[in-house]
Amino acid sequence: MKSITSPSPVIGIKDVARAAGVAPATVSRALGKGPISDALREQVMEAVRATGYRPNLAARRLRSQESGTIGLMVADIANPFFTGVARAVEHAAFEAGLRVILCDSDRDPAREASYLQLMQAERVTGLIMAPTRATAQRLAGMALDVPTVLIDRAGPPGLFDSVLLDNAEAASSLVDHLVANGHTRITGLFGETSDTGRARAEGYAAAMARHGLSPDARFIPAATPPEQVALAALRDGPPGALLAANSLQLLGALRATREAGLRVPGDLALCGFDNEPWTELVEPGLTVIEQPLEEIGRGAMRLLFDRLRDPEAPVRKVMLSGRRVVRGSTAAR
Amino acid sequence: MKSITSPSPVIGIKDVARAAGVAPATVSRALGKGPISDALREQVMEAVRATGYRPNLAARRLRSQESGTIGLMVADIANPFFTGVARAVEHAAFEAGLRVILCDSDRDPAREASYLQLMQAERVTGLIMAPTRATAQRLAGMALDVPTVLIDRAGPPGLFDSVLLDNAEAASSLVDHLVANGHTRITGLFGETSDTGRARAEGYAAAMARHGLSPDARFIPAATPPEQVALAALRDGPPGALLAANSLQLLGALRATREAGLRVPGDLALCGFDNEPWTELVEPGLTVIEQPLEEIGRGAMRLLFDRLRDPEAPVRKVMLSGRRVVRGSTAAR
DNA sequence: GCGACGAGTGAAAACGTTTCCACTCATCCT
DNA sequence: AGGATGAGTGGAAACGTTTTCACTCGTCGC
Repeated sequence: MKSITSPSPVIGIKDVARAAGVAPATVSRALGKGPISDALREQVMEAVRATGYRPNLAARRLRSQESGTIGLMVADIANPFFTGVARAVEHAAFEAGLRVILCDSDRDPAREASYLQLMQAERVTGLIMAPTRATAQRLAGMALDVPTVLIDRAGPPGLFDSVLLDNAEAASSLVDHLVANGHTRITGLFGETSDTGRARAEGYAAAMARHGLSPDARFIPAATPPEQVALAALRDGPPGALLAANSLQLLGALRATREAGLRVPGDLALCGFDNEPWTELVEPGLTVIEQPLEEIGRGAMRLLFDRLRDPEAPVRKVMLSGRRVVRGSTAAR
Repeated sequence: MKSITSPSPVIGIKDVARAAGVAPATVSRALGKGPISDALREQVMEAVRATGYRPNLAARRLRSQESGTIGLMVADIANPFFTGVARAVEHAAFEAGLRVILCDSDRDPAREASYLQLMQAERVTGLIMAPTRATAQRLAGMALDVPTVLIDRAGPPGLFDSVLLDNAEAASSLVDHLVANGHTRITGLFGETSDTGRARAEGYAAAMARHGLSPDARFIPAATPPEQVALAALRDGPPGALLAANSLQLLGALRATREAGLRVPGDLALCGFDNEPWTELVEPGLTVIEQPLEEIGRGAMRLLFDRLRDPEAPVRKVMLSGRRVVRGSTAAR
């Protein structure tokens, strides 16, 4: 009860100008980068402090035609992969003096489309997005007039800058590791609806072929629990090793092994993607590919800035290598 | 190479008006809620479709004086607690047709202050934030003129709407559970810098007193790894049980038990907060308090809307109960 | 049948900035 | 010494909407 409903005297640049005894234009220049004498600048700053002035960003954006905002659209903010990337993007944006609008598409193409409209209306400076497979394909014909960087998936070839894990290489590397440890019957578990899953499946298949082994790739349909598919694979005569294409699937696979009463790595070797804290803490620790989340986020921002600087530069696709973290779940038999 | 650098003919409401053969005001009304005949509305909509018009939100906001945006400030977006809440907030906002600006304060009061300035400049409709302890205290004197809801911490009493877990009750409940399972020597691990940690410590102390047991609360300083404090506690003559105040500390505690060569629950019972997927998968599963993340996020939005509807309504503090999930780590001895 | 009324529409003002333009001086060059 | 130069400043236009205001009708009540 210190102050009843303040009269909320929203103060604008004119009020500051009056307080400082200068023209509004001068205040604007003092706050921005226009030419101004040091004396006046200080005078204005003092007035700003005295009045408690806060610039109206909407007005600023309207006039200057720059939003100073970037859109970040992810498929699921609760997924640690996206969280890590989001964190990096947010930090990079803060350092560059940009705002971030968070869009969680929830893997729903309708939401995705809706958010894309919003980003256009918002006149965002740039957009960083992880499109679903459906949207990624439609992206080519969408005439997005916003500088866009794709993460996690590359989208239509040659149209968008992108930064992503070298999924094929990473999957291959896991297969190589399993083979080196004496495994030959290796089943792969991949998301049917994601490009990332496809890429990892290809890497898996290529590596299997290279080793002269016959692949057994299982694809998990959209709304199916990974655990179910994993369990089915284990019951089809258990393979020697299981490779899961992301952390959710790895988690499902682990549950399945327990349900099936199999011992890791004795009965079954297990490995997958995403080095989440728990993968180290389960018994045995799980061998995984760690994705450089920070680098992906920062890299996306860097690509975006470069694109803004030179809209005509050739499209770049940055592939980062994952780090293979070997733990007990793939110990040699 | 379908279209070389389009001339980027940014089309405005006037262009649509011309295309539809009406006045700009009419277009605005067709898009908004102004009175307009069905015939003209359809005519305008057709023109909008034909021209591919996207409203300029900056202009709209400037004129209408509503940002349609809410700010969400969290201490660390990589923390699953905040991620879960953020997800709920984002979804609620989407349904209400609002944008979300994501601010990750990184537990840095300076960043927090900077972001608060930004929110004011942005003229956000409302703000949902999890302040650090430092900022929470300063909040009283800050003259935030934005409707604000606090989450995770309550802040200065009676000033802000808030929604949070009933931390004391939850901690008590864990103690009760441990006692019921025959434990008497129970050590608590709490974050020194967080209000949440304090509240949980109080609940712990109260419950211990109620059972006539002597408490042993350890506080983890700001930059110290929880594992280190946990290890120290274990070496001071191992207690019968360890209670950790959040998931990071629980993780540290688990690592410490392994390093100390203690078996759970044989040598030491273990429990804590946050029902993350991995707490079920480690051997044995960990007993935890599950926080209703979705409810916290949705609840914060609801409080915010209510506050916007009636700025004079009394301040509300919503306390939600956690759900105790009992697993093997606290099995009776 | 006539005045009041209300719904629907267009013209123009307004929102709070930045930026263009014109202007004033002090300074520099020859 | 005199004109050109350029930095610093103020006035006013401009950004793209929404909203106010005035106006035109068709309709209703009497």
